[in-house]
Amino acid sequence: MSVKIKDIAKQLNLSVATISKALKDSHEISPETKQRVFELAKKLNYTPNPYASSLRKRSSKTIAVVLPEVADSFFSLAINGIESVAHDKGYHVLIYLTHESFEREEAILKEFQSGRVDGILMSVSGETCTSDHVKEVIAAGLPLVFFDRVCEDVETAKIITDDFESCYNATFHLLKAGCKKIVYLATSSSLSINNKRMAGFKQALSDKGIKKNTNDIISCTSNTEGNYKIIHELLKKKNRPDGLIASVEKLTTPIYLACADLDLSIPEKVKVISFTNLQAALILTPTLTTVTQPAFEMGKAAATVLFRSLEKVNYNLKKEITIIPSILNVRNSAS
Amino acid sequence: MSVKIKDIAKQLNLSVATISKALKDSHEISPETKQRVFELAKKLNYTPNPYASSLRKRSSKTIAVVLPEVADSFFSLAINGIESVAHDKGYHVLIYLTHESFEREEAILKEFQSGRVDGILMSVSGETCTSDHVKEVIAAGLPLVFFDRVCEDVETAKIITDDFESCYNATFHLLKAGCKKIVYLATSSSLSINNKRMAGFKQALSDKGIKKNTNDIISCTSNTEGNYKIIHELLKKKNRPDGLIASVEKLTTPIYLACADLDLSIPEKVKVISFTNLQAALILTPTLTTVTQPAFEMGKAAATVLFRSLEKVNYNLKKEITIIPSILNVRNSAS
DNA sequence: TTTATTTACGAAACCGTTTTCGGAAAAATG
DNA sequence: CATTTTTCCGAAAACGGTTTCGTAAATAAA
Repeated sequence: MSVKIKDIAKQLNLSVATISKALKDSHEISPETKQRVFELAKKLNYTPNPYASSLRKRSSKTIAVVLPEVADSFFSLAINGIESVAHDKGYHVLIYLTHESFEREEAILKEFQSGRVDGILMSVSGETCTSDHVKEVIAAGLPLVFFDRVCEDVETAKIITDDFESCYNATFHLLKAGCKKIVYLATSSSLSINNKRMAGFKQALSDKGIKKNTNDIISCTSNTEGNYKIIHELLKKKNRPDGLIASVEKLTTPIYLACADLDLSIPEKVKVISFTNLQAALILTPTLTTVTQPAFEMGKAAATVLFRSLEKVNYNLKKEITIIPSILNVRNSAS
Repeated sequence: MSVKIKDIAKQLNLSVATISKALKDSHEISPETKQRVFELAKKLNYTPNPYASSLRKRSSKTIAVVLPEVADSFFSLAINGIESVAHDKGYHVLIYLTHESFEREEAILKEFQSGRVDGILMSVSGETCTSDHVKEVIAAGLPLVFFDRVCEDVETAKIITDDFESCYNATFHLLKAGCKKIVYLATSSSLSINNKRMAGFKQALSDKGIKKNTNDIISCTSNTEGNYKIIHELLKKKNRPDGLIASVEKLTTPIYLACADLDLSIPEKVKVISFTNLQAALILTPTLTTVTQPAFEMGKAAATVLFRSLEKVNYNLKKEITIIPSILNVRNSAS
């Protein structure tokens, strides 16, 4: 089938050992034979078998990125960032989707004990409450770096954004704009990002001397229609909120739809800020005030940190937290 | 480090051959020893080394998906579809981005000759004009199925949507809505999808008895700001078009922006239809008439066809074209 | 009882590289 | 010239599974 080292060796009357060394420019091989080997290898279109070399070298030159889903502009951009540095480093990237299922996440991580990958980039699922599965894979010797959605009790590198501050700022912005009753639309309560954003939200309220209301935080699901109903119900009430913070991208559409259906103009009746990276924020009516996360940069940073640990021996990956700030893009939906 | 077959063999006083067979439930092994092997394997948390078995079996249980980019809702959804069936089949998926570069695409495909993957799913880059690189990889014995962006002269399975018809319909819809001068905003002229959409556009015009105008097709780039300028220029002219067809998602934002900046109301002054899967189409003002491609389904179908060829021996992948129709969602931007 | 067949397992080759170790020849050193 | 050091290469042992083939014991058939 494909050409192997042995084939080259035979044609040049050399040993496989010599070919192998020559191909990696070893000093043990004379320039002349290297030249001959290079030429024949090129001529025969030789490509080394990655599995043979992975087996022998006990390293696969591939990393895994495990994500909750990819139908979200954040993760799409993050993948771009990851792939760009992986490609530069000559690594391959395997992608795994948990579909927000903890069970699936567990199974995926368990598989990594086999040595299929040299390192892991991960954003946890919305169902993930415990972290034994990731501690286990780290204990097995695999470097793992979290990005965006992290397990806070796992001691490893994390690339996050300033969730607390950005949501604090968003809330503060709404308050300054005159909102009296703001509702934070939450995602999975087990998610670190959600809780930090929620905390920033609460802090901003209390800093402004606004007393907590049990109704000012509402949990949304992963079901688009369900979310629409929840938001519609919320805005239909007599004491409806005059400000909304969508903690995740997919809540934007139901919010705008519900406001249109209820004839509540944005921002006059309801002011809106969304955590989203959608370019379309610019062309919504009104233009959407967003908190945009540095998705590409976070992916890039996560991969960079991971490769640092893969390249250096004994590089410690513990407790290295990188924070890349999000940006509050003030537009018309919250003025 | 990790536990190997040899470890299990030693503990049970059996040979590695026996363990290997037992683990795959071979009939050569008695039920009792199978039981013992299963139990110990589970207890020791044994996970087979994928590289060892790939090397020996000459199959990797992994496929490659090579894409131009992933910052597009179409490809995000397609990845979801692909991953879902790959996961069901127990396959791993490697992702490669060409960033619309032909050179990169060539290098990526060349690498596959090494046997790293068992099959390939691919959507070609915007720069791809020749197809020798894909013919080569197919000749090397790797099944490859195209989805969405195909090389028409390569004889293999293709999953596409009805680009001609959907653009014909879109154009027809604009004409029925009263457009007199429609401009088709094109992408890479080397792309099959672009040319088919363009052909559908032209056909609709000629079917309606409208004579061709050299100015009714305008090429856009991959640069967002550049596209804005092009569209802005176009709409600033005295004889500006009264209908626009955006052949790719990323043109939507610049169109809406340019219309807003020039104070051209949609759909009164300009009617717009975009090829896009963005959910936000529902909340634009006016709501955007779209041609949505069955992205998830196409990814799923592509993967399914590929696995059919991977599982069966001598399965022929030639000239198998699957067409999954797109949907024209009529909304307010083109009424 | 003898012969044929099945059952259950092990020895060893193999997949294609990498890497260690050893050694002959050449070059450098004393 | 004798000795040491380089230079350049090959044999062979890994890496961790899979698979072929052989065989002793158990069972079935004659």
